[in-house]
Amino acid sequence: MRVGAVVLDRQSVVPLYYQIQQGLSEQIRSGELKPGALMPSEQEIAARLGVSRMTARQALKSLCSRGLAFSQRGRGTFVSRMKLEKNFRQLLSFSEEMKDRGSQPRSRVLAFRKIHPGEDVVEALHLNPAEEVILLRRVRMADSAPLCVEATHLPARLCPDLLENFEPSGSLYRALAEQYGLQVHMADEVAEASIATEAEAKLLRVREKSPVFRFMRTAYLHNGQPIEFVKSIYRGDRCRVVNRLTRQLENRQLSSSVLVQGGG
Amino acid sequence: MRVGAVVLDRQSVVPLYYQIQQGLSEQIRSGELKPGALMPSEQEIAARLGVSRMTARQALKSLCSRGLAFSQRGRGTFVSRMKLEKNFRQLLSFSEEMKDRGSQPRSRVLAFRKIHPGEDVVEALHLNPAEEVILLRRVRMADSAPLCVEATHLPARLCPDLLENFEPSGSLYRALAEQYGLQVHMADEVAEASIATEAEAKLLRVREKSPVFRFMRTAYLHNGQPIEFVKSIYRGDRCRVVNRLTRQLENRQLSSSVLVQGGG
DNA sequence: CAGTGGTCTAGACCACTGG
DNA sequence: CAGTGGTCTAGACCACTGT
Repeated sequence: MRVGAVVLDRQSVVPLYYQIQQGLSEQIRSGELKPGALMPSEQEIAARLGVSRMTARQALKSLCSRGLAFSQRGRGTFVSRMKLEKNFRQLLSFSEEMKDRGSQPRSRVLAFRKIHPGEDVVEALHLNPAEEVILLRRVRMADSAPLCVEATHLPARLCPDLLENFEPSGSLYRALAEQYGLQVHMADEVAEASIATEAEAKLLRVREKSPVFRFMRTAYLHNGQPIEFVKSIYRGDRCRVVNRLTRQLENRQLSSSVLVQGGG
Repeated sequence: MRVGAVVLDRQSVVPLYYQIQQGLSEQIRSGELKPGALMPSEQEIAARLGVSRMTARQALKSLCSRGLAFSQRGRGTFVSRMKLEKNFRQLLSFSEEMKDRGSQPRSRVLAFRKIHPGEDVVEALHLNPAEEVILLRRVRMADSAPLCVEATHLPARLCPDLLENFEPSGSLYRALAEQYGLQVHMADEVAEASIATEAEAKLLRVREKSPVFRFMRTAYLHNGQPIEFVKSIYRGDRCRVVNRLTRQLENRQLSSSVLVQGGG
């Protein structure tokens, strides 16, 4: 627990707590801080790095919220024993996800045009009745073999002239961010287990009735505005869905243990 | 934004920030604070409730981390426009999940005994070579129709005498907590899209080759110790997997925008 | 310009853990 | 008992937003 190894740059625009957190997470990644090990305490970090305890605390808390560590009152903060990997999913665009996997993403565009959306799209994107959307339908490939068929719907109002400005084989999320300042923040996703129709099987180059995932994903901006609705069909033999679930007792058992005592 | 409506009990063991957070989230739930509305600022909460700004801030931050609100520097904190529902998944036991859905959970026990585990179980639970596990295999039913077949593996070392102490149609998570003090904290889950084998189809009362989900789930205690490994097969026609994905730019684009400037 | 959230300080008291 | 994390205070400076 060589806190001293962390070097702070007080002139930097990077917050101190973030520099500390980066330093500690680097020591975890390098194995200098091993799983289960006691991390430096808040007071130790504060003293050795010359920051206030609240700043040290903020660094440790952000490590905890990222799953790299866990705290126990009266004992200390420990490095998590969890297999870390990049297992648990983030909201990534297809291109980003393929890069993370070390695969080469490619696309074949089936459609890219303005349409009048169906009811499911209107509801998911909170559209006005007559509002139009931009439809982008692509076969997505990883390492030259089809992985999924994806139909993306965007409110035309939020990205005017996208049809002219966007090269549909590229990264949509990057285009949205760079050309329209639209930052995707989170998404709700529904997955179903199903089997491929004849048409889908052809596009995915699998036998009819092969197992597939069907996804419906609604992505939101930071303020909750829906920005994208995607329906996609993934080959069951080429992908698995990995999730990390947490048990937030906040409003479940907590209400019957701690909270009841105070009448909160 | 009637902050005054929140009443604090300073004698309570419930932290002030938690009381404030509860009050605000109640106002959101009741519609008093509408989606998109500006929430009371940190300073306003601090002034009106007579707490420090850091405490007010902690309340607002926890609302943000729960997805009920979002903050914008220089503008304020706003109520999220996200459809809240209970959509996004927590780590729940089968019994808990059925209750949340308003269904009646039932189980048919197929096996409940000590076994020598296979390699996948040994690896998932970080077992020593000759260590034994308790296997609990059940058909899980919701409203009298089969929903899944579930095989749970627990390290026998961590819950001795479970075979005698546990009524295998009940809630395992509750038994682990109450009888052994083992609190499940999080889990990693892998889902595959597949089709039912003949034997599975029989147990699930579906046709052979019907679409199913195959799950493998490893649950962990707070300290990262694996406590449970579950393989389950869910009927594709009776369940969907709902997830909420977030985009944590922390180590992605942030490094090319903010962080680079300071040489962090 | 005034108001906002983001960061930071230097203290404080508490409940809890371990020896 | 000393050390830990959990909570809380009363200030501070900053960058950013709107007008």
